[in-house]
Amino acid sequence: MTLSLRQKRRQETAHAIQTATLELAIENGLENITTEEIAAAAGVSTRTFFNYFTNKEAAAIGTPPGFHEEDKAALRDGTAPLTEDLKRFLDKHMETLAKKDNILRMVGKVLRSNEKARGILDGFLTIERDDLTECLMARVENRQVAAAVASNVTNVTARAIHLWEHEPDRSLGEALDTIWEGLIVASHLLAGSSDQR
Amino acid sequence: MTLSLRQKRRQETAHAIQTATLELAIENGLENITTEEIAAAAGVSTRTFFNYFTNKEAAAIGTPPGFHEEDKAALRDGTAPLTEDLKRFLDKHMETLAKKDNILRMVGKVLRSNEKARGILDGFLTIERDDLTECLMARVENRQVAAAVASNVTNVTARAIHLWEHEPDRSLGEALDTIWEGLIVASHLLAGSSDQR
DNA sequence: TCAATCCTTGCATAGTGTGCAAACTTTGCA
DNA sequence: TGCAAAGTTTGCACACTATGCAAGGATTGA
Repeated sequence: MTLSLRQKRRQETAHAIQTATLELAIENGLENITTEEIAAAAGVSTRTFFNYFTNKEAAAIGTPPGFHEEDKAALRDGTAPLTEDLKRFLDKHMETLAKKDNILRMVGKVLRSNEKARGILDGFLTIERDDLTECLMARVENRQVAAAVASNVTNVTARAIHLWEHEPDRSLGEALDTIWEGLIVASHLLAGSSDQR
Repeated sequence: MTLSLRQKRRQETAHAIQTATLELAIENGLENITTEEIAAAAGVSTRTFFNYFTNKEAAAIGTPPGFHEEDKAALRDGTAPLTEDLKRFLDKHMETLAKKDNILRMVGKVLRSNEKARGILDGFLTIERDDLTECLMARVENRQVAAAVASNVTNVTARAIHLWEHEPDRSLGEALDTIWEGLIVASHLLAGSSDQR
C-alpha cells in the first residue's frame, strides 16, 4: 500500500480538483461555474483539469468506491439464506459509503437534475451491478436470476441514499433498513405468496 | 386528435431530425458526426436543430412512449394478485415498444457506451418509475413498497430490451418472459421462502 | 385582411474537450 | 552519481457545442 511520489501527487491533485469542484458548485451551482474557474481554484491549468477528468460532472463525482473484495467473497461463499447474506453485504457497503458521507452529501446536492452527471453515475452503477451479478452466479440457478437480484441491490442502495439525503436526521444505515423492509414486502408480493410477512 | 398545420410540421421536423441522426450515427457512430451534419441531412439549420433537441443524444433518443393511461388504470384498479396484473401491464407496454422496434434497435446500437445518452435515458426511466410508483400506491401498503415494485418493473423492461438486442431471433415479448421468470425466482429468494417455485 | 403568434435562421459569443509539442519531474538502472 | 526512459504539466490551436438575440417569414383566428 506504499505509493510512489508520483502516485501520491496524482491522488492529491485529483482530490484537490474534486474538492474545488464541489465547493464552487455548492456555492454557485455546477451549471454556473466553468472548468477554467475550477482549475484555477484547484491550482492547476485548465489543460491539466482535463487530464484528470473529462468534464465538471465527472470531477464532482470523483471515483466512487466499488464493492470490497472481502464482502463479495463473503456473499459468494455464504451459507445463510441469500436474503440474510445480502442484507449483511448491503450493511457493509453502506458503512463504506458512510465513511465519505460528506462528499456523498455534496455530490447529491450538486448533481440533482444534471443529465450528464446521471449518465456518469449510471455508468458506475452498471459496473457495480455487473460485478455483483457475477458474484451471485454462485448462489442462484441462472444469470437472469442473478441479474434480477443484483438490480435490486443497486436500486436499494440508490433509494437508500436518496431517502437519507431528504431526511437529515436519519443515518445511512437506518435509511437502508427502511428501504430494505420495502423490498422484502415487495418481493413477497411479486413472488405471489398470500402471506405478506 | 386532429393536428393543426403547425403541430404537424413540428412533428415532421422532429421526426426528420431523429431519423437523420440515427441514420448518420449508424453509418459513422454518434461521436463522429456533428450537429451541423445532422441538421443539413434533416434539411434544417443548425440553430433549428437546437430548437428541437438540446444535443445529438437527445435527438437520437427522441421521445420514448410513456405508459398508456388505460394500462395504468387497469393496474391501479386491478383485482387479480399484483404479480398477474403487473405481468399484464408489462406485456402491454412491450407491445407498445414493439410498434417502434426499428427505432428501438437503432437507438440501442447507437447509444451503447455514450454517457450523455445514458443520462437522458435514465431521466426518462425515472419519470416512468415515479409515474408507476404513484399508480402502485393504490395497491400496496406504503411508498417504499411501491417504489421497490416500480423499480423492478423498469429494470425488467430495460433488461428485456437488452436481451432482445443481443438475441436477434427472439421477440420483445419472449425476451420479457425470460426476464420476468428470473424476477419471480429472485423474488422468492429475497422473500426468503424455502420453496422456490 | 390584419394583427398576434409561432418558427426559422444567421450572427455573435461563451464554453467544452482534444491533439500536439515543449519543458519539466520522477524513476530506476548502470 | 548520473542519465535515459517514462510520466506530467502547460500553452496553444482548433473543432465542436449550446444559447441569446433580433430580423424576417409563415400560420392562425377573428
